[in-house]
Amino acid sequence: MPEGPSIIILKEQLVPFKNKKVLKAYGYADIDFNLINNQKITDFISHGKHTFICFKNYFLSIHLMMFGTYRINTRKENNPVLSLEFKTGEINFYTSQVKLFEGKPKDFFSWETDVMSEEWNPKYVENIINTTKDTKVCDALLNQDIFTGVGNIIKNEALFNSKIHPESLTHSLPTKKIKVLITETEKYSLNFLKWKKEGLLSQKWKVYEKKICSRCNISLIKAKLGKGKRSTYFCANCQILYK
DNA sequence: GTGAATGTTAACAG
DNA sequence: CCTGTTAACATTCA
Repeated sequence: MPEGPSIIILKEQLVPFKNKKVLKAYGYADIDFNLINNQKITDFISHGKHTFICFKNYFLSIHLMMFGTYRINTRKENNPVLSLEFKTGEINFYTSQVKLFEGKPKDFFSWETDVMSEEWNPKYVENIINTTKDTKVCDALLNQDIFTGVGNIIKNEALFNSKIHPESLTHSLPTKKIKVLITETEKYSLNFLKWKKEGLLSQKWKVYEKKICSRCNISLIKAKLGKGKRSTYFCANCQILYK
């Protein structure tokens, strides 16, 4: 269940554990739990689809991948990949990718490409897109080095709202259209967060998992497009192909 | 039972 | 060596 905005919600739920000491850390993650035990959490930081749990000298990176889940102060039947027990409660992650880094997140990552970050820099992203070649827009959107945190739902909805065909080539898009794409991606990501919190996310979809175009009333196309062959929904009539 | 799903990367083939 | 494709990981639901 990940995509940048969902990870923001996760981070907000973790906040009560900030400055709390981990009494016991365990799970099937391939990390040295001794480095975490009895350490105080200094911060929780989101970076696209990653959540960083920070300690003084180390930080954990959690990625929910496609099927990851978590529970706060409750448990699931399955074995957790990472469980952190505190005096005041517990955090449990399941089927996620967990890594341990030495140092600070800032030493490894930057936030200019992260739509959900305060450091989000649309101009910077525009410059990156201008350097791409032989790249389909649907792939550019899922490229975490260009749009950190954007996933398949945001991709489909942002393309529909931008009226751009997913197989358009980035270097064929007029500058104006690139700006529209970036703005619409930002706008939809913020709405994703808002609607998910309100429980309205799936009702608000205009193309994702839809059959009919809400603008033209014709049938939408569903195809596995791009490098990752991800499900892509689009209207062949109102989403223009730039090639 | 089958296939697909908000994801990514290692391994493999050519 | 580079590039594109496939497999792998692991879960839940229709």
